[in-house]
Amino acid sequence: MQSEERQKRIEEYLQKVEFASLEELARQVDASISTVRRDLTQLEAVGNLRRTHGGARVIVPKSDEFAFSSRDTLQLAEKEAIGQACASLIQPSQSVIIDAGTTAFHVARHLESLTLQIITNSLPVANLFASAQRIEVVVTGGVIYPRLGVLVGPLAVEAFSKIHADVAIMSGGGITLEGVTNSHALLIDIQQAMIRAASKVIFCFDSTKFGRRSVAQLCDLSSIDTVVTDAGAPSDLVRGLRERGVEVLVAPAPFQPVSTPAPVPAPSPAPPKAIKHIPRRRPVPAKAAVITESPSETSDSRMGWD
Amino acid sequence: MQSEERQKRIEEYLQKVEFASLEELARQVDASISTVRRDLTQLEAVGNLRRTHGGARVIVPKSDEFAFSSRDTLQLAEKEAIGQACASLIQPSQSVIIDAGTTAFHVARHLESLTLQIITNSLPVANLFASAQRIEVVVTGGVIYPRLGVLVGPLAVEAFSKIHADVAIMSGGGITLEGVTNSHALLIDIQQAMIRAASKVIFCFDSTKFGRRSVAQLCDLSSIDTVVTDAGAPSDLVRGLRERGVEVLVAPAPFQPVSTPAPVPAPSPAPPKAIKHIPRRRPVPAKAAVITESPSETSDSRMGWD
DNA sequence: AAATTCTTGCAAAATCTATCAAAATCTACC
DNA sequence: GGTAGATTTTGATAGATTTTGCAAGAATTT
Repeated sequence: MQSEERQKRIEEYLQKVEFASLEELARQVDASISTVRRDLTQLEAVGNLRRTHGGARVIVPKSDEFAFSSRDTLQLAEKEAIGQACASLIQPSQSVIIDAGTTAFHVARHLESLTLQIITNSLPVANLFASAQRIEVVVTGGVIYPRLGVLVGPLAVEAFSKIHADVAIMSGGGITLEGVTNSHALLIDIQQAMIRAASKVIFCFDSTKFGRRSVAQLCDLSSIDTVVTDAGAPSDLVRGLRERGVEVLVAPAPFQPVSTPAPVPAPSPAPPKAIKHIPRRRPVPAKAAVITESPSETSDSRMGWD
Repeated sequence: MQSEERQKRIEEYLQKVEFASLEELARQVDASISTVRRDLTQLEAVGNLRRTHGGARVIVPKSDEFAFSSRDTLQLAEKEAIGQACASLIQPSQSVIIDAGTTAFHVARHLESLTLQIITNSLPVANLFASAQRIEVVVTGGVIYPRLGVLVGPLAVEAFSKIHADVAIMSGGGITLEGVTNSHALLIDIQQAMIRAASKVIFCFDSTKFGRRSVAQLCDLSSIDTVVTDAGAPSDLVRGLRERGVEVLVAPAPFQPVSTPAPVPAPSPAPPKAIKHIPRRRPVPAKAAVITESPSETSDSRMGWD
């Protein structure tokens, strides 16, 4: 059987069963486990499925909830740390605007125990608080942007232009010393309305957003009061932000030292506590075979804030 | 089984039962307690559920379990039948307002396969369509009424006053020949706005609502084009409605005749389908009586439309 | 105080990555 | 048309890594 045919059959089979083990797939296409492994690596690079331990799964099971509230979230540990740190900035009884986007969602998860008024255009955030008695949730109107559950459009902008809040918890696609950028004009309008509506503006960025520039300018640094990020943020940019009057809160590193692109020479083999094996970040499987596509667009080219 | 598949099955199982013990989950996915523990920790970090002592529970009961969920399984079969019947009245490409409330929700579930524009103030309905590519969903703004996920307040009323739709699918607390009643002033305002916004008004009532009168008047019969109900509806009332120009569609009885002791010989021919629909221009519904009641906040005084 | 339940550490099992040699396929040249 | 050599694909294997189940001690609920 040709490799093309094999891969196609793998995809089709997965489409039917949603999950499959390597052994199952190998039997299905009558090839060895190794071969199936390689096929899966290629197919994943193209973006049609996702490998898991011991097998693979389709990327968009039609039954799944909002894309980001499930396991696809990138930088999960970092975002959790950011969420916790950012939540500590919020006082009880404040009114809080919460942006859509994964990072802001993780902040919201840490606010459940407080007594607050929440204003949001994110359906997942709204769901999160829907049954919390102590929190009043105002949902802006709007049209649902599929799969992300963001409410967009004039109704949303209008809603924010009519209210006022103590704090806005925002996220974005990238931050540089020139300001914040995000990827979609629809979002920009709404986010600018959020910023105008809030007395204090807090932006949450995981460290990969630093130095990145997305398509559309959202605001410049003067609009921002505080930035919350994780320990991986480049220190020169952090310093630059502080020099320009932006308060920067760096969340402590999560438990496992994941993805520390910084040098970390560690010449002395200092035994890290009593830990047996030191998990290291494995490199992105950039080694894919003959594929000539632009690499960066794998798996995550949706609206770009995660 | 792969860990991803296992986690997904845990989530699905939890969605069904709302709570589950570790042992129960371990049996369900055929893994050890330890493994389930680890899975739960991960799933909680992602945000889809919450651990408890000895087990886990869902955070956001998906779709129909918004609180009216686990409620009366009795009427469920009837509501399903009503949902199906009512959905058959909807044409592709129409714009449809969907009321909050269990009955309307069940109608919504039967609309997923159509290509429509949906306007709703119900969070459960919004969630239902959130990832449906073929359906555009407009969510009105508003404050979340806890446990039911209805968006209430001026934002919601305003949103409906600015739009127009082909059909409104409504539910209410009770229907008599004097009109429709519902239990809460906040709802009344919004529902009246819905009725004004729609060209055709369809009310869905399970048969227990017939002859019942709730606290507040919502509208009179002249505002209604069609009523959809189940086979248990009292025939005199059904006849009365028809005499007053309301089209009545009776959904066939569900498979197993629950709680319908009467064999219902049905000697009266009255083929409901054959009735000619006479849409009339209706006056703007008179302002409803202002309810000054303080609806006892007991756990059971939920908004009353089921 | 008793009984669960949770956390932590650890070793066994399963799986992944990287590598290599054999098989299959392609290319160039006669 | 056919064949030797180069290239790609395949299957297998070894070592690294992750996952899993278990058990002891800590923390909790009753």
